[in-house]
Amino acid sequence: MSRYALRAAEQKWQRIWEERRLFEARVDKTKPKYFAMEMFPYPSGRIHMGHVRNYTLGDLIARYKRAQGFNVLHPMGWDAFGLPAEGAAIKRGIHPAKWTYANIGEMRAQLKTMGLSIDWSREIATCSPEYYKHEQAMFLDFLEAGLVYRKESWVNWDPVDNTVLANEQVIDGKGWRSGAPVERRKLNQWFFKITDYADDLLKSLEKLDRWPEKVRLMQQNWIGRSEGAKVRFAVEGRNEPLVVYTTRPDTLFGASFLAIAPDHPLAEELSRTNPSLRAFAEECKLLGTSEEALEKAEKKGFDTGLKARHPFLPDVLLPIYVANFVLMDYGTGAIFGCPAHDQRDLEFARKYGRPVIPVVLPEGADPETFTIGDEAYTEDGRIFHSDFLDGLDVPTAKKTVIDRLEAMGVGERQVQFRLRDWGLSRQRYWGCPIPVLYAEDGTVVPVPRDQLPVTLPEDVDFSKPGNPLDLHPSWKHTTLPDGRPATRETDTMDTFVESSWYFARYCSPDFEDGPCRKEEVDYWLPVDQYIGGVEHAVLHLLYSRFFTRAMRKVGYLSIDEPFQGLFTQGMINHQTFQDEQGNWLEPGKVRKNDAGQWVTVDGERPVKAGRVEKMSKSKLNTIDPTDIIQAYGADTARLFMLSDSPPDRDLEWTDGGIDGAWRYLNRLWRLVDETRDRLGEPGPVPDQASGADLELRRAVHVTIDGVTHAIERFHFNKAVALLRELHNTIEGHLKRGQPGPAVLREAIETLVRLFNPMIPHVTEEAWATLGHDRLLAETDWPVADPGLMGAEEVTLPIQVNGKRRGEIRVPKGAERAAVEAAALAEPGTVRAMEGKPLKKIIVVPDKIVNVVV
RNA sequence: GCGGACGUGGUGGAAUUGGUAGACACGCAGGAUUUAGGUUCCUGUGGGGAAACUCGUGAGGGUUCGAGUCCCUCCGUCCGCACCA
Repeated sequence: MSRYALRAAEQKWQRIWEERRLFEARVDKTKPKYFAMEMFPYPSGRIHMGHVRNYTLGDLIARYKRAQGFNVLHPMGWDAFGLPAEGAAIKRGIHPAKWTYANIGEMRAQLKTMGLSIDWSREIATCSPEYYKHEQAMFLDFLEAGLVYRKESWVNWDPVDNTVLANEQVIDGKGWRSGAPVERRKLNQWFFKITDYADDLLKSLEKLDRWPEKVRLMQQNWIGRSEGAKVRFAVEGRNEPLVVYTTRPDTLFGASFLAIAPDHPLAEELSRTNPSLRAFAEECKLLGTSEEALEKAEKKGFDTGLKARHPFLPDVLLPIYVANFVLMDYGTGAIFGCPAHDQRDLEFARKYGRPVIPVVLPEGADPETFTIGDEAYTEDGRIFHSDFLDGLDVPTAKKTVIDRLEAMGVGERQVQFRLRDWGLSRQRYWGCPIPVLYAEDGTVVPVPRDQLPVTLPEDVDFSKPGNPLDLHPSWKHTTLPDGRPATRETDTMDTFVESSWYFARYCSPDFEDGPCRKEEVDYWLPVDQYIGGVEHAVLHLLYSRFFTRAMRKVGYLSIDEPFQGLFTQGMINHQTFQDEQGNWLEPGKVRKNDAGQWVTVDGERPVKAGRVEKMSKSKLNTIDPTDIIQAYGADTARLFMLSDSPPDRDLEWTDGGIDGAWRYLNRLWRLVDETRDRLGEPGPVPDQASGADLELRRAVHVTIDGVTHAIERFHFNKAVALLRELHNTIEGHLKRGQPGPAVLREAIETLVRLFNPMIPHVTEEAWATLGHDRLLAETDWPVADPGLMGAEEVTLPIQVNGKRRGEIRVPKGAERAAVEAAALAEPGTVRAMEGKPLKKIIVVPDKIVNVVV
């Protein structure tokens, strides 16, 4: 008996697959294509368990589809720009490029030990000029197409590091690195005009029926379409009206004040001559934008002294406040307050003594006595106290009032989106340079195409705070095509830009004259199956959808959507441990003692076993995949990833689980090894099987069908369970008798073939052992014989009044009358009926019989 | 606050359209092999009961011959969004 020598075998097969260039893809119009893609990793230096899960899932799909005859594209690359590289430069004095490429080298080697069916010839790194030069060219294309613009906007500014921070880098109002309170500043920033596609991005979500409902919903909320109206209020003593946006024009008769944002142009104008208003506005800016701050913040306002005239009630003058809860970047930055039907307005009105006029009457309430307490009434009802709207329901009133506003010329219907344009400027070094120049008068001049790419200078100093590109002595100084002096844009692009189009670059990774070859993207795109973490549900996936539209507009792509199918995997969790002082402990530093208590390995000190949480370096509850692959091999790690937990749910890493997977691989190998001599030669299975052999054949074909369906539905844990069940069945047959060689061969080979996409190395080894010259990776997926899909006889449970009382065995598809007779004759049925008269008998063919008495 | 998902043995989880709840594993218990541990193999394993039976899918109600699955109410856990007018 030979023991399966796993490490050597894994390396051997990986080498053979690579030598035969098995996974290198090329356009072949005679075959159906399948583009399987996982989210590419950030080259941090080491792969983690999340990667192992992600790429195991993707590889299963890729190998399965290949076996089914698809021309599969399964590429890999590196999301290689980003802040950690600059962090390493600051901390350890390594140049970001050097650090990044070293990490890529290490991680590639680690990934290769997983035995993934990846076309490595298409590998891309987004930090390479070969990649980002096309991004710069596209930026210029978008600029020409009106999809990029520059404007002044508010940003989170870290005054110590002298840089803009993304919202997620602001923690409790302070910079994540410097700890300094973040300021709001106005800066000139570049924007992608994603809002041009707001409606399309929203509507097209419906067509993405192979996306998780959850992700579509998150995008829907993010885009945040609302229907309402713009209303122009005449302001006393001013020519310009104040324009407000509202989704509740039906409550216009309940208006008791107007409010504008602290940074509304009107507020800024008034501030110039009103120091106390200016002080109030400054205070609002300091408030910060964190959720917590907003939650606790009181509704505050400042009376401007201005009055606006109600459009329908010429005698009513509404005071105009500057209020801290009104946002400049949503709608028009101005609202009308209807305290009776909006909670914020109610709180504000109570504080400043504004009237609360209910205009929507709840069903069944008395109009004479209905009043508003501490809670605004935001539900449906009948309009009252509202002149021409009285008696209407809310939707009708909205329509009616907007029609009237439009007729009067003081307002119109307006669709509003929460989605804002995508600000792409980052004051950082390690990103794609934005290819524009500024003349001395500030005019924007695109970098001429023949001067692309604009590359990053290599001699940079990271010791000073701020943007290294801006601080560089010479880089930014250049000349315009006409020779006049100019400066370069020193901001680089948000790293989400690179990941917004890499799926297209995978189709033509070596193409020099553009981001992609049309014929290749037209063949491969869209991606048939995209797999990754749900944390990218909104930003990355929405940006990619925008880029697809933008690239289509400028002529690179013909598709509507980049990702036909999306699957979001769950996280990998692990138990956490802490010592008595509350310090986190690594899993390897604790064990269970004889009494079943957790103690430290050295010293037997007590350990507090904490919650099962996402693996994270801060809690020290990580397991390094390379250690696992070293000890158990890639197949074991892959099998563990696929067993037990459904792939979209969180997976708890346990030693027991990895052991179980390891033991099963050996068991599978033993089955092949111990039976190899009694299988006969490879060849077709004779049709005349009977008795136990026929039963085994049926089990095999039922399994083929079940596993195929389970894989199609991403129920990989179910597929593993079905295969282990088949394994148990085969061993049962071996124990009880001697299956015919051809039948046994069919059973074992099928088991091996169906397992191949999950555990490719051991199955490839088994396949060779079973006498095949052709690689299993090149062998077709088994097809179930419909004639062998079910048993000839079925066991029918007999229920009496819905309770199971016995069972009968009948031929499949037996006649109803015969089944009824057999069921009623069954002793258990007779006993349970206790001689009571039969009222009804329900027979579900081949499923169940229910006797009602 | 708004939106969504999920609650099944000691544990992870199965259960096409409403049709034998607990597949497949982990763990545990007993046994065989082994110097021992581990590995491997066999048997058992939702609760109660000696058994016939009976109870059982977060709680309560409903629809149905039949409900983990459908409907209503409630509780709990997790996730996303949030002064968005």
